[in-house]
Amino acid sequence: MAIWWIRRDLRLTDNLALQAAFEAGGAFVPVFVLDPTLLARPAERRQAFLFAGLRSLQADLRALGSGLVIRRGDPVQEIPRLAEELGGAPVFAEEDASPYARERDRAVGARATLSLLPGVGAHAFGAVVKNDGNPYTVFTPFSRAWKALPFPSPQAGKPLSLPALPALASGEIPALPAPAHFPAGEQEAQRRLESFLDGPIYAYRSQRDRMDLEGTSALSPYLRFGMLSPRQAAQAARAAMADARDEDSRAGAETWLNELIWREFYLSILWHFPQVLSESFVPAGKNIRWRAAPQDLADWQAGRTGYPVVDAGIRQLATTGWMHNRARMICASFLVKHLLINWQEGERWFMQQLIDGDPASNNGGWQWTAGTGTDAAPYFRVFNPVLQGLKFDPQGDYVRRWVPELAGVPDRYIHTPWEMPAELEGAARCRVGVDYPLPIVEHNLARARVLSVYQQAFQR
DNA sequence: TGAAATGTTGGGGCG
DNA sequence: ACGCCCCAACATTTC
Repeated sequence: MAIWWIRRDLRLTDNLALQAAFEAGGAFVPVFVLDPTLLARPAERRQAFLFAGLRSLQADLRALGSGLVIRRGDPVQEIPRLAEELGGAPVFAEEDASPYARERDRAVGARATLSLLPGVGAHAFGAVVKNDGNPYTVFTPFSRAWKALPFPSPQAGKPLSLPALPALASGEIPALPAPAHFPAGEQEAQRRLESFLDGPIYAYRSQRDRMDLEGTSALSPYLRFGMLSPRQAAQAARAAMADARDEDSRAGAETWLNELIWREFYLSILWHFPQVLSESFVPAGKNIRWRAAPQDLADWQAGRTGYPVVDAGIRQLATTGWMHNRARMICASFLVKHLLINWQEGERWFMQQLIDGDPASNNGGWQWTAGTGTDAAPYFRVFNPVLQGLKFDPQGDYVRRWVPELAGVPDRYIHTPWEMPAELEGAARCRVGVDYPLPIVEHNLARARVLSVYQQAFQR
């Protein structure tokens, strides 16, 4: 008898921990531990998605003749206790990259026979390193090395049946309303992957930045909880590159593969440099004199900055638990550069709101935007939210969808409502400064301010 | 995976 | 016909 300890690998296909548990003893117990430390974190929507995913996994396990054991408590106590109940059962789980997970797994490993298998990334953490064994800190060479490794091949198919579950105490999966925009589960992930492969992947290079279109895969929540195997995703990207009918389509699939590799780059960064979770990666980043501006932070969090694309992004997040990647960059840049608020405030806020919130990608993205991270944007790169809107939401459809008070504003002013002549406000049914806020900071002033503060930090 | 400022070029209006 | 100037378009550099 073995234990498959489920954490962020909620799938039956291409799951090395499940497979190892199966091969170890024939019979095995799938268990999920509700960890009060993790559940205490304010991230209700992500937890709701997790719970819905567990219910889906439970149904899949039952359909195959097995089941899911739920335990509540500190895994460092609960997993060795369950192993003991089963007469010293070996435990198999997927390795994770966060400092909390690594310390937890070390402690469990000291009290039970724990084997960790790769799977959060297509390649194991630490597998993509330089010849001298040191980690990469720049994306491009990392991606070259990633692609030079033998391509990770997923296991085909899922088990047709599983060994019956022995009688064991099991708790309930907590009830929370399931996220409406992201139905959880492995089947849903497969369905979404298929529909992305059916067309959008080939237009991905040119469409992925368009916030008004559905040009991205929106698979991040499923990758976050392993409802989709990253090996399968990478394999699918490569197959699409081979199937593409022209260079543009091939480049679309390759661009998507690169996004998957970005995800693994940041997993690798977190694995090798766990301190990024508490401080700037580059030393100069610690010199930035951030503003303490609780009202500005509150306006940003409420989607009331007066810049339409910024507010649209924040409200898409508030409504769905997900945000378009381009909007993430714009919103993050606005908080860090225009408002000069510490990126860690934004990082924390995103982790509370995002269904796909993962410390590695989230931290990597924020430090990239702030110019404090690995392979980060140059510090003097300041997004102009108006130009970003004109470029990536040309008709303003994205803004109108998420900021309904601007729905009647004509195209010409949709990204600059403060410039709308007063006589148009009636027809637009929007009084700027009343129904929708004036910009909380003027772009040119904010730009000059952040350039000066960053210059002090980086050139001293 | 920017944007703004500054520099360069060349067509065309005009004296 | 020629040179001067304006300025859009594009390129480069700077933040």
